[in-house]
Amino acid sequence: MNQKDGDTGDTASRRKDARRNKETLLEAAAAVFVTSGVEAPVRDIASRAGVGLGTLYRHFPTRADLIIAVYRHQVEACAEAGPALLESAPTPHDALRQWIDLFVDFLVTKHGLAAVLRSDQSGFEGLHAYFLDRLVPVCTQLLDAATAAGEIREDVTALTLMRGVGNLCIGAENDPDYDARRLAAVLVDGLRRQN
Amino acid sequence: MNQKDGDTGDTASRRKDARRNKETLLEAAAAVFVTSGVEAPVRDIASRAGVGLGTLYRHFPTRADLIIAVYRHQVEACAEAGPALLESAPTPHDALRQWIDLFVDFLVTKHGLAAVLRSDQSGFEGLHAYFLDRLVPVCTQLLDAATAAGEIREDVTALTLMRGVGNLCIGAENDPDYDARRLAAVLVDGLRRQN
DNA sequence: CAACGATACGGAACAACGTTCCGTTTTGCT
DNA sequence: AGCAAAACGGAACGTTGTTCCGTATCGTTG
Repeated sequence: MNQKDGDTGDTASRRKDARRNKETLLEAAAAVFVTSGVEAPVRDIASRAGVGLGTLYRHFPTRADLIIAVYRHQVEACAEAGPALLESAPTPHDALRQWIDLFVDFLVTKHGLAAVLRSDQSGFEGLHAYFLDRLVPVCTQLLDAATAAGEIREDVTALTLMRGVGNLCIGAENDPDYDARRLAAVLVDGLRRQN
Repeated sequence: MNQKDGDTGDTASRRKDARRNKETLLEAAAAVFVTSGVEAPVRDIASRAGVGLGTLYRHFPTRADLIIAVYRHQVEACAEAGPALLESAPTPHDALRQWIDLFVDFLVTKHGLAAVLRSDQSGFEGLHAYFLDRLVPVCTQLLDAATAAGEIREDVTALTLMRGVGNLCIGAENDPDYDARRLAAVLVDGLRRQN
């Protein structure tokens, strides 16, 4: 954490109304995301925060920026959990398994987030890039460790795995018959070198 | 096949202009889907077919109906391949593996189809339902056979597997670094009972 | 073959969305 | 207090899917 509580990053404005509005917007967005999902209309967020659309767009130039800001802390936490698990888990593959579990849990509990992470959807390239930039290196580290231990096949890249797991989580919030967590577990299990 | 070539199903109109327009629309849609993807604007399809929007919507009341009509033959072929593979393949799990390959190939080569198959997106429930109705029973049959042979774990339902594989294919058309086929193979491999 | 009712056609119009723009208001410094 | 810079609000734009209805066409019947 940089400063005290109301830290909005290094782009904090000199004007207190601007700082307050940004904070209010973040809270409103988080609340709306919980109830209506990440794809909720931008207008809903602005009106929940009691500000105009212009204000929202000045603080968060694109929809993706707002989503990133809301979830930044949790993504960071997930990224930092990688190396920790590598030390605490019995084997690298187990660390990988637990880390993927963490990631899946995160996505599955954020209504619509996984759907919006897909690369092919326009307007969300920034979001996609942020997640990948932050998490692929961590995944690479886990994958490399498991490879070095001879536990897994070597033909799946970290990027492919991350995107695959993200994709598996799409639509997992609505339908209790679709078990994304189990599927992710099966996928990670399939990574293991068959003997 | 029911009749001869220009078969448009049992809902064929008595008027030849209507029949011709429906056929033209199907061709236009297929062409547009190839070049611009399945999510291409409806207007593009109507104008490519040289008809008005009203005409398009009368023949295909929802966007999903048009997509279903375009791909119906290929979905049927995939469904029918299931039982055939079960006879030709050395083991049920191998049949399952080959069948999933078929499905993945189909999805990956249809720009944007997998993305639109997701259940959570509104307006496409019909499409989602059609695919699931047609393919889940086939998948169930393959899964049951593999289970009976003791080859696979039993905690993954056909629906979960189908949706998972469909999800894995999202965005696979654009990015050569994301290998959906391999991921699907890993997933099916993970289904195998570890020994 | 002429007329007429049923059928289908075209595209303007609507609603919902993300995003942009600009006249107005507020802020903080001098 | 005054003033420039910064931020505000929301109308307006462009793009979607979809609906609606006045007009044109078709096939049948007399």
